[in-house]
Amino acid sequence: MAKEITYSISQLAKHFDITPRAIRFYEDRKLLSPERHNSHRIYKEGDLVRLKLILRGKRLGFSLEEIRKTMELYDTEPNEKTQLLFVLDTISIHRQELETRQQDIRETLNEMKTVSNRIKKKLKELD
Amino acid sequence: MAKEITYSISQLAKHFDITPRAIRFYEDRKLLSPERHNSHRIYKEGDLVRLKLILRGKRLGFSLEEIRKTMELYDTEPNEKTQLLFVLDTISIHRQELETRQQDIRETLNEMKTVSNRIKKKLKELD
DNA sequence: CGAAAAATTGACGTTTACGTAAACGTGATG
DNA sequence: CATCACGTTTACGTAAACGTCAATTTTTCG
Repeated sequence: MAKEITYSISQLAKHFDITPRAIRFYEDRKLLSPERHNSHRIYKEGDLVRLKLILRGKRLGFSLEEIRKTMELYDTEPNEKTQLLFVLDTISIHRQELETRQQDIRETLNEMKTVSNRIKKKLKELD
Repeated sequence: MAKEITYSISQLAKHFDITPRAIRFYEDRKLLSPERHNSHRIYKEGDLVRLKLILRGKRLGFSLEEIRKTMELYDTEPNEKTQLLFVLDTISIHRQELETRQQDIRETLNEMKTVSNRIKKKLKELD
C-alpha cells in the first residue's frame, strides 16, 4: 500500500501562505485534528482539504465557529429522518445567505464598472 | 423647494436593523458625518446611501477602514492623470478580489447541491 | 554526538467592531 | 413646566482571530 504523503505544520503553513500559529489555532477551535508523532503534528491529505475549506469559508466572511459547525454537519450525514431534514434546512439557509452575497458582489462589480468608465472617459478628455 | 426627509439615529437604526451604537461608531471611524441640530444627529438621504454601502461592504467581509478608503476613493474623483490611473488600478484590484469571492461562492453552492441531493436520495430510501 | 533548526505548550498582547453602563443634555407632550 | 423618552459623550468591557515572546522538547544533519 502506498505510503500517504504527510506534511509538517510549517510545510502546511507555507503551502497555504498562513502561519503555524493560525493552524494551531484552528486545531484549538476543533476545526482540525491531525495525527501526532511524539507531540509533533502530522498532516495528511484530508487535513489539507479541511484547511482549504476553512480558508475559503473565511474569505466568505464566516466565523471559525460557523465553519466548524458546517463541516461537522456535512461530514456527519446521519440516518434519521429528523436529522436529515434538519441538515437540508440548514443548507437551504446557508444557500440563501450565499445568494444574497452573490447579489451584493454583482451590484458592487456593476458600480465599479460605472466608475471605471467615467474615469476612462475623463482620461481621454485629458489629451 | 422640497424639504428633505430627515431621520433620527434611532429611526435609522431601526430601518437598517442595527444599533445606534453601531451608527455612532461608523461616524467615529469617519464613514459618516451627519448634520447636527444642537448636538443631535440629523440623517438625510445621502447618509442612508452611505450606510447602505457600509453594510454591504461588511457583508462582503471588508473592514470599516477598507470601506472608508473605498468610499473616499470613489467620491473624490480627482482630475490629475496620475490620480485617475491610481483609482483605476485600485478598482482593478478590488475587482479581482470580488471575482475570487464569486468563484468561492459558486464552488460552495455546488458542493451544497451535491450534499443536498445525497440527502434527498437517502430520505427517499427511508420509506 | 552535539549544535542548529524546527516544534510544542503556555501566556500575555493586539486589532476590529461594537456592547454596555454612567452621567448628563434636549425636546416633545399632557 | 414638569416629566420622560430620546440623544450625547466618555469610558471601560468583550469576543474573535490570531501575533508575539519565552521556555522546553524533538529532530535533523554535518
